[in-house]
Amino acid sequence: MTELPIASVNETRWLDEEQQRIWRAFLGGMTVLTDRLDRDLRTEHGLSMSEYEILVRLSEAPDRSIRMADLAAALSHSRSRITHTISRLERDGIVQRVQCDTDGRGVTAVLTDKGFDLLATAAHTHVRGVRDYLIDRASPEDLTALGRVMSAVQEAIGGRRF
Amino acid sequence: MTELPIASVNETRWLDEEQQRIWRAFLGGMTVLTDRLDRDLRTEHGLSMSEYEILVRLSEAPDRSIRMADLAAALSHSRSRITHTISRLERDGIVQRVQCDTDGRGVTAVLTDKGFDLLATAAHTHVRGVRDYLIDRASPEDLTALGRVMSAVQEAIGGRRF
DNA sequence: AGCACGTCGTTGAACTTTCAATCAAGTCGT
DNA sequence: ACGACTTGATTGAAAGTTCAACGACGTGCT
Repeated sequence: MTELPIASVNETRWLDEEQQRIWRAFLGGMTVLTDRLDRDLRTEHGLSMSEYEILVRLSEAPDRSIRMADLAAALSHSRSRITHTISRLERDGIVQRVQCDTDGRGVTAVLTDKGFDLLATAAHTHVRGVRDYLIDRASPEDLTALGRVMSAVQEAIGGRRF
Repeated sequence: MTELPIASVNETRWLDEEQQRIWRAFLGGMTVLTDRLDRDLRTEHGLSMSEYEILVRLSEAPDRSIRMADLAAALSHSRSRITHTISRLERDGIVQRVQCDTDGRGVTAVLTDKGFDLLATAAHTHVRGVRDYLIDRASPEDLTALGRVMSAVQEAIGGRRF
C-alpha cells in the first residue's frame, strides 16, 4: 500500500479549534434566540413560539386550514404533539377542528377569526424580535450565507424523523 | 418638514421575501438539526443533548466540577432546570453533588469516572453528527459567516434571561 | 450587631413533549 | 371481497421543563 486512503474508514474526525468555536456560537446563539423570541411572544400574547408557527402556517394556507398530518410534517413535529397543541388552541378558541370530507380519517385544523386577530397582533412582536436579534445584526452577505448553510442542513437531514 | 425620518418611530418593518426565506431556513434547519442530534445521542447512549452539553462543560472544567449556578448561566438554563437535570444524572451515577466549601449555599456538580467514560463514547456520535449534518455541508467561508452571525446574536441578546 | 436585600439551590405543581398503544380508515394484491 | 399493510389521529402515562414559592446563606449598610 502506497497512497490512499487519506482518511481511514471509521476514525472519528474531531473538530478543529475554529470549527468548535463556530459550533458553540451556533448552539449558544440558537438557544438564546429561541428562548428570547419564545419569551417575548409568551409574555406579550400568551403564545409559545411553536403555537405561533402553527398559526402562521394556517394563516397562509387556503381556507386557513391544514390537515393535522401536514401540519406535523411542515413543522417537523410528531403527530401526537400536534394533537395536543391543537387541542389547547381549540380550547382557547384560536383554531377549530373540522372533519375532513375526502378522507374519513382526516382532521383539518382551521384558524378562527379570533386566532387570526391574535396572530396579526403577535406578528409585530415576533418580527421585531427577529429583526432586532438577528436580521439587523448581520450583513446581507452573512445572512445569505446563513440561509445557504441552513438550507443545506435541512437537505442533509431531510424529512426522516425515525 | 422636508426630509427625515426615513423610518418613522413605531412602524413595524416586515421582512422582505428574501429575509423571510432565510429566517424560515434558519428555523427549519435548527429544528431538524437539534432534533436529529438529540435523537442520535438518545438512542445510542441514552443521553439527551442538554445532558450531553452539561457533561462537556464539566469535563473541561478544573476538577471536572462546576457550581450549579455557573452551569445554569453557561447553558442559559434556569437554575431549576439544572437542579432537576443534575438530580437525574446523579441518580444514574454520572455526576455527583458536592457541598461547596467556600460558600455555604453553593453546590458543585462533579463528573464521575463513569460519566467521563460515557461522555468519551458519546462524543463520537455527537461530533460525527455535527460534521455530517452541518460542518461538511457548508464551505469554510459560509461557516465563518455562520459563526459571525451567531456570535452577534448572542451579543445582541446578552445574558439577560428576564 | 442587626436588618434589608440579593443570591443559591431546591421543591412541587402545572404545563408541554415524548412514547407506546390503540382504533379507524384508506390502499394494495389476490 | 378479503386480508395484510399502511396511514391518520387520538389517548394516557412517563419524562422533561417552567414557574412561583421557599429556606438558607452571603453582602452591605447603619
